[in-house]
Amino acid sequence: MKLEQDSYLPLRDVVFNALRDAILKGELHPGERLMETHLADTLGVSRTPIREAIRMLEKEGLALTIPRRGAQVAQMSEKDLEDVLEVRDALDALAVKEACERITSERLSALEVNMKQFEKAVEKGDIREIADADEAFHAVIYDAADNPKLASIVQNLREQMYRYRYEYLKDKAYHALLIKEHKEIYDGLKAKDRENVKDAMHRHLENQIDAVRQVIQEQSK
Amino acid sequence: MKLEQDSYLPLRDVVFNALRDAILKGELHPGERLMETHLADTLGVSRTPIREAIRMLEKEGLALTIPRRGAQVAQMSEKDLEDVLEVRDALDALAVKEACERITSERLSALEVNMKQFEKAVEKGDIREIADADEAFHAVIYDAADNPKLASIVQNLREQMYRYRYEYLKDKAYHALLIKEHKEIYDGLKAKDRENVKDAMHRHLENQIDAVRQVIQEQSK
DNA sequence: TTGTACTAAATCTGATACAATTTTTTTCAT
DNA sequence: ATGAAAAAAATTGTATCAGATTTAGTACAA
Repeated sequence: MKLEQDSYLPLRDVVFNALRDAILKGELHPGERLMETHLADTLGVSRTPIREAIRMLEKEGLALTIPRRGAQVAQMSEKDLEDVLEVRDALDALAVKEACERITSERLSALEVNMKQFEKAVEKGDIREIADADEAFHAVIYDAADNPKLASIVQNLREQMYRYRYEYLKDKAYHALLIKEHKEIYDGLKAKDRENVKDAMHRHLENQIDAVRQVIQEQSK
Repeated sequence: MKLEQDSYLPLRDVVFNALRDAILKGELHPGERLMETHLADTLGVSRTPIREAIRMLEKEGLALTIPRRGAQVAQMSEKDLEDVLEVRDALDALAVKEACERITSERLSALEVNMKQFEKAVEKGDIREIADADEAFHAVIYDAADNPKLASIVQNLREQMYRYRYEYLKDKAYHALLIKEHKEIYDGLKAKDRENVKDAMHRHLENQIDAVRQVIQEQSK
């Protein structure tokens, strides 16, 4: 017997997911207007769920509404990026510290599997797959930290740069480095060497900064 | 000539602020239902702004909605509290580090003023005023860190415990300790002694944990 | 008493129509 | 061209309606 779990999702959530994906994939560009009636027509729903979805995007930092002028896809300045990365750096350090203490052998195996999948995705050159594998790899670490609040905050911070990260993942020059860094993080976690993992994670993040910064500078031209 | 700034606020924001305040002050209790029609009648607005406000509360972690069953004020377990505090501890450390590097003499003066106001509020014994003064004191530090993203995340984390903190601020036994801790933080920032401030801030947070934990255990009985 | 089936009420969800207000665009006269 | 007036578009908010689901209540049988 199988119960039909969660076959239902409120339209506001469907709309929210659709818009978030569109923003993160870059289909909706920063600054682009999010007009209620237009979105309602496009997505084939009424304005009610659209408006609720926009409020949620707002709180996630993916949209910005100016009263009486409507919502638009959030811009991200270089300063914003640096701010986000600074916070992520601190939270990654925390996550890694906790993960070192708590990670199980099962999770370590999962991490290894994800690491391999990342390498395979890189070989194939499928950007989408690379991005997903990277997400999965890091998700295991956040889960291992056993702090859902931390995980959700970091997830949100990651999402904020997702748009730009996607661009730089296209550049194959970084791929080998990423594989090497994941290996270092994995080895460190396996050895439960807190300081080493923290440093590896920090370098992993640092290396993204310049790359993403370039993307932003390109786009603002 | 004075410009009439922000004389207009969308009703959804008015409702959001009203509900958030009610939750943070404890007027709406954890688990209490947030019924659209009832709130609409009570606040004298239609359901549309209510629903948008509920979506915002949801994303702030102050409300929880179960599809087809409506929203309720978010509960907070002891584990949730510990998770939040763990994250705050890490972000406070970051904020303090940045603040040490960047704080100006003007901000230091502001901090001193806020510290004195806190002491005055304690003398008066006005809980509301004590809470506000505490907020203001810490806000100066987050502002000094010059990272709005960090500030907004920490602000949100603070809000999540606001309800419980309010209860423990009522206990005068802690007042002297709080004043002492604020002094230590202030002195450390003035001396730009990063490690000392970090430790002081950490102790400041640690001391809240047990107190707030007690409140939660009381409430869950 | 206990458990099940049915019914009714309450509520959420979503759509639609409408009005008021503000912003944006267009038009037109200078 | 410039600027003011008019028109159009869009946001915001209200009100109302219908459908679906949960919850509560009731009746009934074991």
